[in-house]
Amino acid sequence: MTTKPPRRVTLQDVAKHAGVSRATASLIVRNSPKVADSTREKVLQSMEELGYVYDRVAANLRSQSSMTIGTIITDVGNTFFAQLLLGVHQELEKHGYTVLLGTTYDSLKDQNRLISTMLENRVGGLLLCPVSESSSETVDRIKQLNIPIVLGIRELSGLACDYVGLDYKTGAYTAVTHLLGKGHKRVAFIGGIFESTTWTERMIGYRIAHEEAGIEIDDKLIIDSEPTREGGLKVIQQVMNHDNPPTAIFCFSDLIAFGAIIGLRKMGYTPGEDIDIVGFDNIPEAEISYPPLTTVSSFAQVTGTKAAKLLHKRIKEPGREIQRIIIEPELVKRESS
Amino acid sequence: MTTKPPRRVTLQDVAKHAGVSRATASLIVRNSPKVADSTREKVLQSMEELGYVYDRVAANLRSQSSMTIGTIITDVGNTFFAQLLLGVHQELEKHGYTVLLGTTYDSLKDQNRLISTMLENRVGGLLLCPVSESSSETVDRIKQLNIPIVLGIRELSGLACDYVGLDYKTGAYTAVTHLLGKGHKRVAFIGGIFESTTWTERMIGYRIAHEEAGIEIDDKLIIDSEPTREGGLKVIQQVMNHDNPPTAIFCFSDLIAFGAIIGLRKMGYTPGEDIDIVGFDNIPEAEISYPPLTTVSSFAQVTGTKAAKLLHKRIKEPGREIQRIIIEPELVKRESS
DNA sequence: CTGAAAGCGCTTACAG
DNA sequence: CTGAAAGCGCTTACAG
Repeated sequence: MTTKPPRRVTLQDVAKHAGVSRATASLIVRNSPKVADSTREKVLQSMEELGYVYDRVAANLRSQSSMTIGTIITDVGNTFFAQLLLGVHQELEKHGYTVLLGTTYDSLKDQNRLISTMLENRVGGLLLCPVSESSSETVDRIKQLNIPIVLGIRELSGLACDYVGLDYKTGAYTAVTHLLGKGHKRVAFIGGIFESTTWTERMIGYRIAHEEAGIEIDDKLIIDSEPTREGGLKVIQQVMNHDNPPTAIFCFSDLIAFGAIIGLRKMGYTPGEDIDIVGFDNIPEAEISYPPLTTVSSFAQVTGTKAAKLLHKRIKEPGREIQRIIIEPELVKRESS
Repeated sequence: MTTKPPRRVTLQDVAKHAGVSRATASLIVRNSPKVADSTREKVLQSMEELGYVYDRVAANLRSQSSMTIGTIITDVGNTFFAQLLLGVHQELEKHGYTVLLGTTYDSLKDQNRLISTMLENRVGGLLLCPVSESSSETVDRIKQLNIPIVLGIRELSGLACDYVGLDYKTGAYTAVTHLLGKGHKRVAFIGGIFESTTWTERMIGYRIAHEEAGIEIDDKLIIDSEPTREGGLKVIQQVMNHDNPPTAIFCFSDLIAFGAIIGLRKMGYTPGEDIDIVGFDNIPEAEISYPPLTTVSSFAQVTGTKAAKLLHKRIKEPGREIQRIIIEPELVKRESS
């Protein structure tokens, strides 16, 4: 049944075949310039003939290095994170890293498990989009082991750590100011999770916009939910059943906005005409939705790219100063408001 | 500057601290039942105290095994693949694998490079969605090294290899029959790349549907393109400028359909009223697009799950028969036709 | 359960 | 450039 698989071809085999020492062969796989071209040719030829495959794992073990990067995000099925991952991936590949992927679905337990797995796999660095309930202990563990880490999207308070994220406050401020500027007096803020900093920050922007416009906030127009389309669908119905319903909606994310749009239609409203809406993220779907969604762009892919660049720098230069990169959001006006 | 990082805590250290042999400690990290509970407790306690992190890489090197799986897809930014990856990822995690991610953007060169990287990283198995120009040699290389592989989405002709894909022919047949059944005589087939089997299969379904309905095909209504929204936008304009334009459009994918919808509006048509449209894939965006897209569901996530299951089986039982899993698509009727 | 030894495939350091 | 040796952190096999 099991014809024993042929033994793996080793660098030793290649060296013998090419008539050189193992040390020389090792120099060649590592692209060292200290080898005569003629020797190099001969050895490469032998590798070809024998079907040699470099064993990066063994090499990393010996040299105590690693070219794999752990990337932990919330959900690949969420376009926002898919775009972010895209940015991370493209940037890291440029530098020859390969990425080990993990998804938490915002569960702390999963996050801890994933971090352990990544560490056990000797990642050379970690890119973490922390779950909402993360405490700084999560990351302390990693820092103690001296492995380079950068945080994305969500910052952990009181933690000296590289970070790439968005200016959520300004994003929310811009969105809400846009709605107030259209004459709305009752602007709801729906979706997202109260406890998370990404929600709190938006809330601050929402508040400042109201203060500047001299409009009172009705706390009943602020309802949180799971950060999904289903969450948006549920919460829009709650808020519209208010005695004195809002005339415009600021949504925590585009996903929430899509749920809200579906909900509004169900209730007989025409989103974008009866009720103005603005989303957050500007995921690709926002452009083709009906009505096309006015939203705050959070540049997911760029965020990913910058986070990857930062991690690369941190790996190359562990002693460098902690850096925080805050991306400025932009309002993209379309037809929903 | 560089305070030398503290030496990694090894199993040896743990054993010494707990007063047991290294062999015993090794049994414990591997969850062997052959250890007395009291000993286990003592050792786990020591690990905790010392901050021990299991080195899976070293373990795999010694035991010649691997718990990482390479997954190579075309594009994470494309929701179809993101959904597929989601399925793969969830299933593999269940069995304790971690996934190494690669994206080809349909470039053969990138695919070859990625495969090399995966092999060098000693993956325990490979899940490959081959680029359109793949030849069977690509995969032969992997099979020779005896590493388990399963193909997804696109099958390579003349290759004995596990495969999970869709019945594209039936999918196209169902879609086109739906349009012909609504009385259309001129149904275009736009987008996708001629050379790829995923296109050819759809073409067969398109043809059979026409034959059964007794309607002649006008070859000028068949135009290919890049499989992107931009591709769809370009090609819809070409086909609508025909002397005798189509009254309905069968699109290679939802992405193409979204491009087509935008293009039709630009030209003054009302998609779903003047011109009927059906897409392919049923990505999440299809539901919220305007008009909501009638499309053929290709169950991306399920495909991913099945492919992952198949790979797991292949790894556990290398001698088992080659298996092909063909998923039956379903027409999802919405408002675009 | 222990203890000592060998080995996975590589890199490193060193004398020539 | 070569050659012989040691070591990365683990598992394996074996005698006790």
